Amino acid sequence: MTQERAKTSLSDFLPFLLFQAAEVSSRNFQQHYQSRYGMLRTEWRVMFHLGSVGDQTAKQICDRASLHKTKVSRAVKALERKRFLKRITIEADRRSELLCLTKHGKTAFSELTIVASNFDQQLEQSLGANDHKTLITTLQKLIALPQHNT
Amino acid sequence: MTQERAKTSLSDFLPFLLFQAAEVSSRNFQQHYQSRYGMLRTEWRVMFHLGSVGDQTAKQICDRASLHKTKVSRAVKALERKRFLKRITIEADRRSELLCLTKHGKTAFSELTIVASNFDQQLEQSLGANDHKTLITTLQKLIALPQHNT
DNA sequence: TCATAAATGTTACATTTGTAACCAACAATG
DNA sequence: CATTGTTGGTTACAAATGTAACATTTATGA
Repeated sequence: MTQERAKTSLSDFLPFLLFQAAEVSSRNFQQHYQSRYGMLRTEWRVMFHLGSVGDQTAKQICDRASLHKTKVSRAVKALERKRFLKRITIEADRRSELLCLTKHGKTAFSELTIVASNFDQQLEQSLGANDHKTLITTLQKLIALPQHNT
Repeated sequence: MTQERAKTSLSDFLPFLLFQAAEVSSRNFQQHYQSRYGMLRTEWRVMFHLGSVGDQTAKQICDRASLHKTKVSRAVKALERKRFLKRITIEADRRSELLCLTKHGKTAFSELTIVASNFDQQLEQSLGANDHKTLITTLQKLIALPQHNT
């Protein structure tokens, strides 16, 4: 009876664990970008992306961050309104624009980056350097996986 | 200049990785409970919980699944409407009710459990049994962590 | 080159979610 | 016991999100 092998506990079902871990680990963070800069999660995500990867088009952000284009579109609009970023026309292809952090945006980014870094170090300490490292590489592996066609 | 040590790439920033991994790993799954049973993600989560842990009150589900009570409340209502679960009055304390999967609900649960199990096995294969196992235990550790007060 | 298709974003509308107010049942305190 | 507070759950309203239709620009190809 291999049926017994079937998952009857969700405590070790990966999608659930990942969801919970993501929740827990981002909840603390939220208050920083929210209370201090009035940003939403998606806005912070877009900003972090621009700040760390560099200027990009919306499309590129969508692809790299696994975010839907409407989400990005709205986040960009909000960030623009708050003067965190500006758009630059790309003459070669006028469908998309290059999104760049303003000085103000860069300031916010670097401040939040420091918080993020501290946070990460705390986590590293709690988990132990080894597990921390393994966790990261395993997650990267998981994300890069060709779509699991269940 | 230790500033260089600061995260300038988000590729290894845990909250982002977790979010993406959670997204990727649950997206496939979605189509199963959605197309076949018309369930939303939260509904599926509640059902899975009841199915694997056993009958529970809404409160218990909230706590164990890290879900907000309004989310659970609405999911329960929806599942009830679709005849996946029923409520049983608890005489000892009439504030809460015990939530139980109906026969119909149990059928759905066990079918979805099989899919989940296959999915998990695929993942285990892709990641390797070792990494898979480590990932799970590390995530559990992370979730159980006292709130990281950044 | 003209028509058609595809890519990039935006917007409108419906659905889902979060926050706060609320109700009912119970607990604790005077 | 009243009275006050707490807990479990629901609901109303506002905010965020997803889906689908749309506009605009670029690519394709007869």
